Amino acid sequence: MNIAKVIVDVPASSINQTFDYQIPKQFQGVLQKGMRVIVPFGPRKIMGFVVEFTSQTELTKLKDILEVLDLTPVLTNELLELGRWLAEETLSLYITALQAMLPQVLKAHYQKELIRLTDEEMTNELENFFAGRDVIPYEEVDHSPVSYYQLQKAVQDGDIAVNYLVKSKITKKRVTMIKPLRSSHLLEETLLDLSTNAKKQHELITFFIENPAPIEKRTLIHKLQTSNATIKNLVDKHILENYSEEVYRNPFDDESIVQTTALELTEEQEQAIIPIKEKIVANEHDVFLVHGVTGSGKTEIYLQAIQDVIKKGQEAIVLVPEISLTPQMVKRFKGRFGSKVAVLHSALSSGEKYDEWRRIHRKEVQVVVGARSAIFAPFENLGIIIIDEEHENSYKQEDNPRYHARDVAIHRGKNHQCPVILGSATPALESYARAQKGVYRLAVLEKRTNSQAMPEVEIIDMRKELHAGNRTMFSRSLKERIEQCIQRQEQIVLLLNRRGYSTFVMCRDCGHVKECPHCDIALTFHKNSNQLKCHYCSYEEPMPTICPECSSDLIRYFGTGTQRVEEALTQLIPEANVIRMDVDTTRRKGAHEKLLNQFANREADILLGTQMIAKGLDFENVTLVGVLTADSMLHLPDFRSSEKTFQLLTQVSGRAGRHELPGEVIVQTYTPDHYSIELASEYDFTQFYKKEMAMRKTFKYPPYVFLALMTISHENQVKVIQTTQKITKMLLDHVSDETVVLGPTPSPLARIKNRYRYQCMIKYRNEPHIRTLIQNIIQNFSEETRKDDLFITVDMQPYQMM
DNA sequence: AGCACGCCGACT
DNA sequence: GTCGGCGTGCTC
Repeated sequence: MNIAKVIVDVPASSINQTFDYQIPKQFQGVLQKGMRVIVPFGPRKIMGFVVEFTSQTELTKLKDILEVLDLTPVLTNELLELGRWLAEETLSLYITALQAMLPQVLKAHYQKELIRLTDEEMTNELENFFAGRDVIPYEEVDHSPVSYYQLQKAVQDGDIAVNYLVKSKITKKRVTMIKPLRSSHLLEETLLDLSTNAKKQHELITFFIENPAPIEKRTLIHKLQTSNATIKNLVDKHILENYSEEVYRNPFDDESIVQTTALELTEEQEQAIIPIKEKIVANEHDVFLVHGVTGSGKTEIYLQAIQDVIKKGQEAIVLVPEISLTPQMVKRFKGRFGSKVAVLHSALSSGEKYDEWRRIHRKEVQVVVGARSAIFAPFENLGIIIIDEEHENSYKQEDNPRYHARDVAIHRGKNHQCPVILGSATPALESYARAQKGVYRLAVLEKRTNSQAMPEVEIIDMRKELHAGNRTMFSRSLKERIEQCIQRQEQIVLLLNRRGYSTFVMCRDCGHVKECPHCDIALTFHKNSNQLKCHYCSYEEPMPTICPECSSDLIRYFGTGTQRVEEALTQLIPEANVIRMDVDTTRRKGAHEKLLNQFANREADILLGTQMIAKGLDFENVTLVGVLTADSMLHLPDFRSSEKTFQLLTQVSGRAGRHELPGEVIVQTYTPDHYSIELASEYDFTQFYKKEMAMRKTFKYPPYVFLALMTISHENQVKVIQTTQKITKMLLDHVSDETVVLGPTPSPLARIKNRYRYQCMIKYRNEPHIRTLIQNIIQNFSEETRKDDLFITVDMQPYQMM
């Protein structure tokens, strides 16, 4: 077994296979599956993953593995298998799947350098270029007058060599530590020798007599109110020692977390957790859908199930949507399980993510709380997987590998023979349908733990407001309630559902709308920079003062950005103190938390924001929730738009009256009789489920069919349409009669970055060879994809139709 | 992907 | 002879 099969870091379909390498003597026995290696590949050196060993090969000559990058495998056998499954399932490359399971810092970076080999005089250009140096970074060629031809010749003649480097950007954080170099009683003697003037040094030594353990320099300075100079003085006298130690970055302030213990469960919770616990004990896989209204105590069920798993010596993964992975949420898990918890989410720096990942990898934690990619946590003894708010779209990755964390969770649950829990107040239709069919076990929590009723929801017809002469975006009723609330010193959450709306610029005279010259989309106005920007290609131009079409000066921006709502709000209710939360105000690190803390401390009356405020927040003083534009995503080209509207309204309503104070909700809409809005206001999930399922059945959408979406893009519109047409036909020729193939249809975003985009949608029920078929079709166009800049992407379970 | 190699045409 | 610009084929 001295040959390693390696998946190399080259994301191309022609390289989507293992390559055999000889294992040199020094690595035999230490090299394991799942380790990263550096291998020669053609003229270069690249990173790869060892996925298998063998003693036989068809090739006559093998190259050697050059280096082994890891001491222990970064991927377990289970994850290697999972990667293969994931690649097949999502029609992506094995290497892409493997990379997706690891923190970004483990990705290799490639550099080249030129090395002078000859002592003899080279051409003038080359001598000037090297300027006496023996090694130069390759990029310098670009800024030098040396021609590629000259370089090529010098390399051929053996005067210069190209060296290929593989770099990793792993950085380990180090801190300076201070420790005494003498034992306590020797320190006491030292104290006697010290000049009486050296008060600070005296204090410092006294401190170490009492606390001889090493301490971080920063903490020491802070604690004793001393200085760097004082410490340095004692270090120079060899009384103290200065050394650096590797530490994990800890993005969370653990000290402020209060430990909690298991709460008494309600009868409902008890009923829900019993079958889960049974599966944990029996080491059996099963999927549970916990359908519990907001405030019904789902999290406590998770916590107690995890408790059992840890007791058994097993591990737990908890997935939480990106948006609700707030410090509040983290505290609940750290409060119960303390240092056994690692947290993974996108707001962490790549170094922090790596540190949290290493804590999992080294088995220093038993619980991971994280966003989508935490599903790949390298645990080897999983006892439970929990997906909270399982209906959330953020569990679907929107680039390759386009996986849904729910599917990965269930696959891993089978691998580890452990239960998977899906929890939500508004389950995805797919999940609920499976529970109805008996594929999943359903548990229902109908009561809130505080026995408070869900807040009353009032629907306001904004058309009537308009007819009554109210042109603001606040209905009279909402304005009144806000004012009452402020008077009672209670707080308000206002949700601006901005999806589908944006601040576009239109000429009031001729109706001309400023669009991006490279994409078929209106430009968005950014007030602080007075620029128009394209969200898809980052094109930017200054806001025009006159209309470019008709030269009218009545060109204005429209739409409802949070900024504008804030302005209008302070105009309408001047006494209101508003905190605005959107991408702009939360960009800086920690800004999110800071704003929420301010609101929790009642420094403002109103929290105004986009989607990000709808989920998981829990403020006891909030009694009014206002939804400014409930129907803004109802008209998007997406068969899930009703479902999303229902979910959002239900979620946001749960933000009011979570504690003693009763809450109320006001929903403003132009389509008050739409079933998703009506039924959300009555909290009638079952009725919504029935209605929506009927719709899905008539229009052939999931969960009645599976979807696959192929998107084809190219600079030439005719070519795209023709290619999409061909693909559609090829599909139709090979699928069963039941299967529907729609296309070519222009993508909802028909042009991005000067490329036209057309799509083809496949709706199928039973098509066992669909993946092979699509793969073959893509293979068929591989020439054109390579040479003619044609792009074909596939999404096997699209959530975004764009 | 990214690299070498080879062929072509342009320029000097 | 010196250059850049493609198209093609290969990577254990």
